[in-house]
This record gives sequence, C-alpha cells and structure tokens, in this order.
Amino acid sequence: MLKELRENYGDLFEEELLQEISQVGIFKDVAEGHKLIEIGDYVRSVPLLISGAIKILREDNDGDELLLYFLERGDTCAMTMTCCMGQTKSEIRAVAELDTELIMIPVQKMEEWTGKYKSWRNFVFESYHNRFNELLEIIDSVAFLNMDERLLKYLRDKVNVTKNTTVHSTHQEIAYELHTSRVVISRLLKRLELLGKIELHRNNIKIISL
Amino acid sequence: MLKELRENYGDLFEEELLQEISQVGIFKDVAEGHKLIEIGDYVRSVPLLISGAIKILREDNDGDELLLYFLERGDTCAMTMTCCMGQTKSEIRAVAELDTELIMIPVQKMEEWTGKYKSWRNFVFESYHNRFNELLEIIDSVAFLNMDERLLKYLRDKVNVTKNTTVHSTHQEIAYELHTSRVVISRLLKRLELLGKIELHRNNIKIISL
DNA sequence: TTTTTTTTGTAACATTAGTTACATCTTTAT
DNA sequence: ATAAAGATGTAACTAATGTTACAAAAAAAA
Repeated sequence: MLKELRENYGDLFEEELLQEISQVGIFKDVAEGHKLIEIGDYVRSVPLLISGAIKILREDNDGDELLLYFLERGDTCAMTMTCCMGQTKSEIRAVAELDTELIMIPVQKMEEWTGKYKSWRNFVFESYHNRFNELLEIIDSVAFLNMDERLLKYLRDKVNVTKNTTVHSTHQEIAYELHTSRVVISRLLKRLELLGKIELHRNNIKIISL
Repeated sequence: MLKELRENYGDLFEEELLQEISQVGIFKDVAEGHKLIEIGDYVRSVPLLISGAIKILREDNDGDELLLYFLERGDTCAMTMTCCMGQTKSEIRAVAELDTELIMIPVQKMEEWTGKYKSWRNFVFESYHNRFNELLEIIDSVAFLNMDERLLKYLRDKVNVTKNTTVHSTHQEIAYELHTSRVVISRLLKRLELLGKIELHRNNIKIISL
C-alpha cells in the first residue's frame, strides 16, 4: 500500500504520516456500481481515493435523486469527515462510478493526525475548500442554469471523470441524476444530436464536441 | 470583550483559548446592510458572531443573486476559513442582515489554534458540518422545491433570524434573493394573502401563520 | 405643492419543464 | 422461437415560471 500512497499522496504528506497511514489504513477494491455509503448511515472511517471515481448523490424525502459531484484520485470525502467527527448520520449517498481503489482511515486516527501533522490539517482544509466549491457549483447549476445547460455540464463532467468520450448511461439514468424526467432528457439529447454535438446509441452516447 | 466571549463561546472553549481570543480578536459593530465580504475578496480574518445575523449570498456571472444562508450568534464563516487557509478568493458575498456584533480573528491564529486546542478543532469541524448541511438544504430547495415552497421557507427563515413576525422586504428584494422575478413573487405572495397566511403592506409583510 | 421615484397589482403572453400515452426497436428471459 | 422487459422517439397536453406592459398608490424629492 505504501507504493500507492507515495504515488498519490507523496507530495502532500511527510514520510512519517505516509507510514502511519499505511499501518492503520485498509486498502479496498470497490467495483463499479457498489454503494459505499447510504443516507442515514453512521460512518466510522474516511476514504482516501487511489484510483477510480465515486459519485456523491443527494436524495429528498420522496426519493428524488440529484448528482452532486465526483471524488477522484487524491480526493477524500469531506462530508464523511464531518459526519465522523460529529458522529452524525450521512446526508449523502456514495456510489462507485468506476472500479475504484481506496484506503479507509479510521476516524480516531483522523482526529489524532489533525493535531499532529500540519500537512494533514492542510489536506483536510483543502478538501473542505474543494467540496464547498463543488457544492456551490451545483447550486449555480440548479439555480442559474436551464436543463439543457445542466445536461451539457453533466455530459462534460462524465467525460472528464471516466476519461472516455462515450458516456455509458441510459436516458433514464441521466434523468435520475439531474432530477428530471426521461422524456425531457430524450428531447434535449435529440436536440444536441441534431446540432451535431453528440451521437445517440442504445445505452450510450458518443460525444462529438461539447 | 471577554464577557461577550464567555457568554457566547464559554461552553465551547477552554479559559485559556478564551483569553487568547480576547487578546488578538478585534471587536466590531456592523450596521445592518453593511457588506462584509465581496466575491473575489481575499480574506485575512475570520468572524465569530456575538449577536445579530449575516446573510451569505452567491452570485453568478450575470450578476444574478441567490441567498444561501444566515450566520447567527455562535456561528463562524466556514467558507471564510477555507478561503483564508487556502489563500483563495471568496466565492460568496456577506452582508449584515441585522446590526451585528462580531470578533475578527486573524488567520494565523486560527491555524495555530487548530494545532493547539482540541476545542477549537471541534468548533471548526462543527462549523464545517453545519455549513455543509446548510448548503445541502439550499440544494434541496432549488432542486426539489417549487417557487411557492421556496418562498414559504424564505419567509420562515426570515422570521427565525430576525425574531420578528413582520418581514421588512420589498417583493423585488425577495425576488433577488430567491433568484426569480418580482412579478412571480408578487403573484405568489398575493396567493398566500388570499389563503390568510400573510398580510401584505408596502415594504413589509406581516406573517400570520406559515 | 408638484414632480419623480418606488412599490405593488394584474393581465396577457412566451418559454421551459413535466406528464401521459403510445409506437418501435433491442435485448433478455422463458 | 416467442414473450417479456428495457430503451428510445415523439406527439399532445398541462403546469410552472418568466417576461412585457401598464396602471395605481404611496413615499420621497424638488
């Protein structure tokens, strides 16, 4: 595990901390589609992402979903941290978007390191900062953008996170994540196809230019 | 200043930290309507609220606004913290909603205390936690609620924060903060009046029951 | 007092998004 | 091979929100 840690966190953490992480951290392989955290769960450890991607989702009382953002290599889950520290329930769902490798850190260590290592503190604060900005971006999207622009942003984000210009989603899945209806997505996608920006196929969408 | 600190933060911080805060903190009286932080500002100190309320606003590139949430007695600005630590520009605007008393803490001390005092660390983490939840609430509102429900929530929040059942806002001001048009707000308010939930007057709205 | 500005009310209309319904085609299961 | 389930396309309609335009009342300024 030290090798992966050095590759992905070597610039951030000092050797001593890397050693500590490798001693208490638990390496995990998570398959695409696997649910890591459900809303209401109590969480007792925090992930450090090594590879892959995890999508973070919000759900309202009626079961309506909304995609918030993705965690990637070098990221950690700021919301999980706050949950751990405060011993409160998770407000979000976390699902592996790709096959993902991560290291789980028990919450006690997290707290200890926050007092002990300046580099860890900086990492934690930067994570918070990044996540705040992601949430603000989501707020911008849903508050200021129309559905067609949100769909474009969604497709762009998917391409970035999967590093693949073909998006393997059904219209229904996209509709769930943007919290709208399938018909609306089909309509808007068709418009994008007519504009030559995408090509529609069954179960996947080829991105030409966004 | 020690008196105010003890009253509002005495349960949270140990005596030694209270002393430190009173030594380096700068007490400030802020008048209602005063702008504390503008988008793009670099921030070098973090506020601890003693009384009053500060509203936090988001703005998009076209100058369209959206009210995010209020800070109150006992709160601090988590986003300001992350900005300070990361030396990045503010992503939000902060405006005094009421006459407000606060203590400004220079960022260097903040960092120092995070290593030194467990109680300060807990306070910081709890602030992050609270603010994440507020942002999630906003996301819920704009993503899952219709404008009529958002307006109701807006009025409820105003009553809570001002401790006053009369909301002193024009329809235009409400429209700005909810990022919609004045006509829409007038229309929805009129409907609420017909339902007997509010009474409309010039420059203010009397809340009967929400 | 007269004029100007601000605030509110309201009608008429446009646009966006959501819903229902159904057809077609593909894949999977029996 | 046939049936069932899943995915997409599309029309027709409803609902929600946004826009334009203008009138009237109240407050502020000249």
